[in-house]
Amino acid sequence: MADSGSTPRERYRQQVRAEVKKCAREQIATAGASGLSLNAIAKQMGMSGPALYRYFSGRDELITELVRDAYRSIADAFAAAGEEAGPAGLAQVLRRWALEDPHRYFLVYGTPVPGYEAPGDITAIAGEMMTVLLGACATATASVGGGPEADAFEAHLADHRDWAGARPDAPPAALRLALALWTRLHGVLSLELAGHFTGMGLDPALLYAAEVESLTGG
Amino acid sequence: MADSGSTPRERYRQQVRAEVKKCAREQIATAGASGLSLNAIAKQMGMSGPALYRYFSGRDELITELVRDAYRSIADAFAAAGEEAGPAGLAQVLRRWALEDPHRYFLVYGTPVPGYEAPGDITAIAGEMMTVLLGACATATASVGGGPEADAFEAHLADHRDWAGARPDAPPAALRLALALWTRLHGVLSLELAGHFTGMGLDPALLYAAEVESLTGG
DNA sequence: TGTACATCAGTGAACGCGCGTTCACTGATGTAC
DNA sequence: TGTACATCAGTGAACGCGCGTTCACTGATGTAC
Repeated sequence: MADSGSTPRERYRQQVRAEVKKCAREQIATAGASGLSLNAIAKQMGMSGPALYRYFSGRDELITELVRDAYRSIADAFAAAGEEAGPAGLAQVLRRWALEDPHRYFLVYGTPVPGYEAPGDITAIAGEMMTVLLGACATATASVGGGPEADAFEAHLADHRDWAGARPDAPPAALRLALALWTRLHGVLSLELAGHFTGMGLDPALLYAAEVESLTGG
Repeated sequence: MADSGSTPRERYRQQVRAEVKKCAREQIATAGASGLSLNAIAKQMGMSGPALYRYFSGRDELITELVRDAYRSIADAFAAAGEEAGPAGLAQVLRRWALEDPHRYFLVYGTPVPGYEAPGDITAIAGEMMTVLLGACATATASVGGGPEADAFEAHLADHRDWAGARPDAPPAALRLALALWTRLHGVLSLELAGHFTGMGLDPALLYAAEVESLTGG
């Protein structure tokens, strides 16, 4: 837990920063990320608007920080579960993380802001997550299915495995499995969280489980 | 093409409405849907702000109309292709539609606006699309794969097929196939359009094709 | 322990801006006789 | 064909609002001797 900078002032500073972010998350849950307002946050905290500039250089830095936290939390959840959790285990970690705070999910995987480019350290965090997933898939043997074309696709993956990060040795089947998990799970999750299953009467948990099943071979 | 209301005035009215929407789409492409401003649209059209209130009751109606148009365009694309196109054909229709205008895609499938509930006629359009997809799947025989659990899931689907709309007779396997297509394709598409494959060096078209392949059995 | 100084949190006023929306009005277009 | 009237597109001024951000300043907290 070692607070970086343990002077009382620094500790207080981190505490206020955390509270600002907490209010920001609440505000996003109410009005969406575009409705995030520094002044509104300040008012909710009982402070005056300009006070927040002691803690964030501006609105953009706050939003970037929220996005970074979101990536960080899912990457940490994956790391905590570990590769031993296996593909199916990580799939459940992902879903629990997404349902825990849907707005946080959309900070990461939602509609992109035109012109916004995530800082390098954020994409690096995304890479950490991928590495854990790949590790879990490397020890799994389930085939993803598909005909000879799928094999051709596996060859394409093998040719472009830069994204494999710390796992350049992963076999083509593992690359394919990790990628399929990632895209399929997000397919179900994003539709579920956006409410597109509402009124269909379907149980999203079952749909999700069926997707995991079909990839990890029960 | 029969313009509803063929008087010159009415024709002009529809023409201006269309131009307003065109400007709105451009603005969304530049600043995102949340940055849509009536005044900015008016300025771009060389008009004064309040003039737009002759054509739209306000900002909300304009946005709702854009969302409706987006749903309409994909439903029409599906209808034009027809059930004969088959699951693989409709998958290509979906991808072409999505790439044609990514912002339009996100109007339909992107981050939901907290508290916004789509009017009934819009969800009805979504239903039209599903009906065509189900029709295409009903005549396809490819199995989706998965073990006994998947069968249990098909039973669940059969028990909750209200969403099948005009196709309540579709066999469980068709329900499963349509749903899997819908979720998996959106998984790949949304990640692609949001730029999450950028820097991975992967060809999204191949990824998409591989998913279609695995579902329609080449 | 006490004093002098530096640091920093937070305030209140102010700036400039663009927003959605209303209102009373002008001027052009269409309609009825 | 011409005149009287109704319809409607578009304007400009105005309202109230909240935004992000800057600035000079007060007052409390911490530090150095």
